Amino acid sequence: MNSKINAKNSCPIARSLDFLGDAWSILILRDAHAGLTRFEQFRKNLSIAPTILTKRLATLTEEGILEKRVYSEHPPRDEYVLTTAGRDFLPVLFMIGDWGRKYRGDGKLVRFLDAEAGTEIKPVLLDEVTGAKIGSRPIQIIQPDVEM
Amino acid sequence: MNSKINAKNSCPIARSLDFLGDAWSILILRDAHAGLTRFEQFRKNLSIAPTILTKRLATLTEEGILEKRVYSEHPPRDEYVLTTAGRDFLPVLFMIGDWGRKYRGDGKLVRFLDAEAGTEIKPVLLDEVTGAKIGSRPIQIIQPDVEM
DNA sequence: TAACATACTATCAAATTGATAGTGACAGTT
DNA sequence: AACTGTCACTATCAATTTGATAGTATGTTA
Repeated sequence: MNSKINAKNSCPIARSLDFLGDAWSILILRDAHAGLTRFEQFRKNLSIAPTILTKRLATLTEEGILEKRVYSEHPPRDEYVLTTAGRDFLPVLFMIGDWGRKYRGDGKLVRFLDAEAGTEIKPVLLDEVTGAKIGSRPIQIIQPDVEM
Repeated sequence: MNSKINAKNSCPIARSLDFLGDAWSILILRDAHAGLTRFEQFRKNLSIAPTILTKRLATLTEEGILEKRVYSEHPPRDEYVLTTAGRDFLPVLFMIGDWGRKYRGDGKLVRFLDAEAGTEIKPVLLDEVTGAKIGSRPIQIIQPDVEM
């Protein structure tokens, strides 16, 4: 899909897709949350072509999800760290992972534990207002103007 | 990214990306959750080329997220409805939307209300075990074997 | 001086995308 | 019977994107 095409859409999902609609970007964000920061770390871990990695890192940086930071002046070396927006992407990753565990979960999978409690994390998405699980009650969609 | 390449990855996020790593697929799922079922509905609402729509619907159907159903024998007409796996994708859409609302939320946006309570839905992702918000406590990642 | 490390860029074939036009099966209208 | 319309697509093909491979720039270490 043409990038930046969703930026003015009234749907918040569509707006996120300008960078999200790409598998590499999501995997880069996953790795960034796992602590990777450097070009070579991402490249090796993902087996991604450097041309593609360069482009994805640039987009994620422009979009304010990663931040380029110099970690060595001599030799000149940069790394990529998550911004607040990037860190706030974690719940999306968890939901994607949760879906994958349920419906693509054959074989051995990585597990995510609460480091303090030592228990496996079981994500549940609630509506803070009603306290109900999202999906358990009917939803009403309200358009800002008249168009869908 | 080459499709089906993540199917055997030990990461549940990577596994989901075989169909998720594409903006059109996510928008189709969004529309399916909003009640759209027919080829022409998706095509018009998304302004997507029919060639692409055909391919995306086929993939989502193969992946078990949508189901093709005949809704008219004469004339022969098919529609696409969400499977259980497709319906369970709703929390992912909500998290993506929530992120978009926070970080791409300039201007008028669609709103999602709890139809019974009439209140705007505020999604929160909790760990069911500890009750803590996901992202508020350190996470431990455990690999099934040795590889990352 | 040679090897190594890191973060890339250049090149280019192959695959994918997506715009446009058309098709097949039928229904309804004149 | 002949048109017009609807719907779910397929055919074609130019343009864009992907991604594999090789190379570069800037340094450090042996």
